[in-house]
Amino acid sequence: MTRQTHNSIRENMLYRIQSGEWALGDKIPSETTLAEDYGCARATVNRALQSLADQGLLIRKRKGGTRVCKLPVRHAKFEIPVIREQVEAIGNLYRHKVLDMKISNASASIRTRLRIEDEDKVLRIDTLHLADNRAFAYEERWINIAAVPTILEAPLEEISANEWLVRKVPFSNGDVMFSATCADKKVSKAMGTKVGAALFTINRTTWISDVFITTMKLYYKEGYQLNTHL
Amino acid sequence: MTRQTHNSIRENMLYRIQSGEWALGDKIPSETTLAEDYGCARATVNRALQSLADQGLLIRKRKGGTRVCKLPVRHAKFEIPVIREQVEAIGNLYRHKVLDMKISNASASIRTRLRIEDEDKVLRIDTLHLADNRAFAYEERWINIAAVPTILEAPLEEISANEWLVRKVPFSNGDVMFSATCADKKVSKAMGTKVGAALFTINRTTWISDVFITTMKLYYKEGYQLNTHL
DNA sequence: ATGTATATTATGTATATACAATAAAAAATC
DNA sequence: GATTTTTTATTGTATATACATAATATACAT
Repeated sequence: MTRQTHNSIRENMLYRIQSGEWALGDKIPSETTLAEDYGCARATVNRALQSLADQGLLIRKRKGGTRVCKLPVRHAKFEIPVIREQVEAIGNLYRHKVLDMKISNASASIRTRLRIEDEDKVLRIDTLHLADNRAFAYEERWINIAAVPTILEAPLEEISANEWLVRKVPFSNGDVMFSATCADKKVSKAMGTKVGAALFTINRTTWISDVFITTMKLYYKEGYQLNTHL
Repeated sequence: MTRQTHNSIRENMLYRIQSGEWALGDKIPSETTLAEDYGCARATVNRALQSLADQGLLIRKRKGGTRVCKLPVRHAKFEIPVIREQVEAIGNLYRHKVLDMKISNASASIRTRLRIEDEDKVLRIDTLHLADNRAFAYEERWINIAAVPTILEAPLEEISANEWLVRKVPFSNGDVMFSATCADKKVSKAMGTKVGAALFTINRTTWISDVFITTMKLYYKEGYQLNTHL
C-alpha cells in the first residue's frame, strides 16, 4: 500500500461524508480504529480529523468521540479589500479625493458604540475613491485621534486614510457588516448617482485589543459585487 | 519554566507580530532556533507556525524560511444563513409562501453560466420568506432537475426549497456574491416596498463536484445586515 | 560566462510513545 | 432511588526521531 498522508486521508474522509457513508449526525470510528483501517499512525488520522473539525464538518469531544455535524454550517471566507488594489485589479487607474475633513467631538452615538471617552476627539474624513476618474466608492470614516495621533501629520491627500491605516495598524480586530442603503443627497452628488439609488455598503470597525481605532462606511455603486467562495 | 503548548507559543508569536517585533515582510528565525528559544520540540513550533500561516499571517517556504506577510490579507469569515434559522434567531415565527413554480428549459444565459445541456430542464421557484407574517426575504431559485430529480416529489409548500436542498445536498461547493439592487416591480410588490428600494442581495450557486445543483438570488429589505468578524 | 551537478538548509510530514484532559459510563455509597 | 466516586474510552497534545521535499548556494565542468 502506498504511504498514507494526512491530506489523502482527509480527502477520503471528505468523500465518505459527501457520499453519505458517514451521514449527518453519525458517530464515526475512533482515531485508533481509523488509524488501523488506513494503516497509519494515530497522529496522522488526528491531523486529518482536526482539519475537518476546523472546517466545521466534524464535532469532536473527548470520550464522546467524533460525529459529523448535524447541520453543517457553511463558512464563506473572503478577503477584505483594499480599495486601491481592487481598482487596480480591474486594470483601472486609482485616485482618491478628500472631500471633507475635520476634527470634532465624537457624537453621543459614536461614543457609546465605540466605548470612547467624552473628551476624546475624532477625525472625520469623507473620501471619494475613483477608478479611471469615475466614482468607484464613497467612504465616510471616523478615526480615534487618541489612538493614532500621527494620523494628523499623514499626507492624506496623497495616501488615503484607508491605506495609511492598513500600513500603520495592519494587525487588528474588528467587525464587518454588509447591507444595502439608498444614496442620500451628499453621497449621490459625489458619486453621480440618483438620490435613492441602491448602494452596497460595508461597515467596518477596527480595534486593537480594546482600543477603538477607526470605523468606516463604504458605499459602492449598484452593480458592485463582492465575491467569495464556500 | 512551565511547559510550552502550541497555543501559548502561537499567541506569543502573534504578539510579536502585532507589536512589530517581527515586522511586516521580516524573515523570522527557523523552526529549530525557535524551538530552542521556546524550549520545546520543533514539532510544537511547527504546529504554531502552520496555524499562523493558515490564518494568512505568515508565508513559509522550504529552504526559504518563514516571513511575516507583507500586506496581511484580512480574511473575514461568516456563516451562510439558513433563512428559517435566521428568522427564528430573532424570535420571530418563520413561514414561507411559494409564489410561483414552473418547469422550463434553462435560458441561454443560465445554461452557459451553469454549463448544463440544452435539453436539461430547470425548476424555477419564487418564494417569499416571512417573519411573523411580514416579508423578510424574496428568493428566486433555479434548480437543475437532472441533478436532483426527487425535488419534484418534495412537499415544497411545507419545507422551503432552501431547506430541502440543505438537507438533501448538505455538502457542496459554490460561490457567493453580495450586491445591492433596486427592487423591481415583482419583488417590491411581494415585499411591500417601493419600486426602486435598496435591497441587499445574495447570489449563490451550488455545485457538487462539477454538477450544477442550484442557483438563487435572495433579496433582503433595506436595513438587513449581514455581520461577520475579522 | 553559462550551464550542470552537488551539497546545504529549512520546512513538511509520518511514526511511536507518553501522558493529560474530559466526559461518559459504571460502580459504590448513602 | 439518588448521589457521589471511580473507572474507562476517547481526544488533545508534547516529544524524539526519521526521512522527504523544495529552494538555494556552491562547486565544477564546459
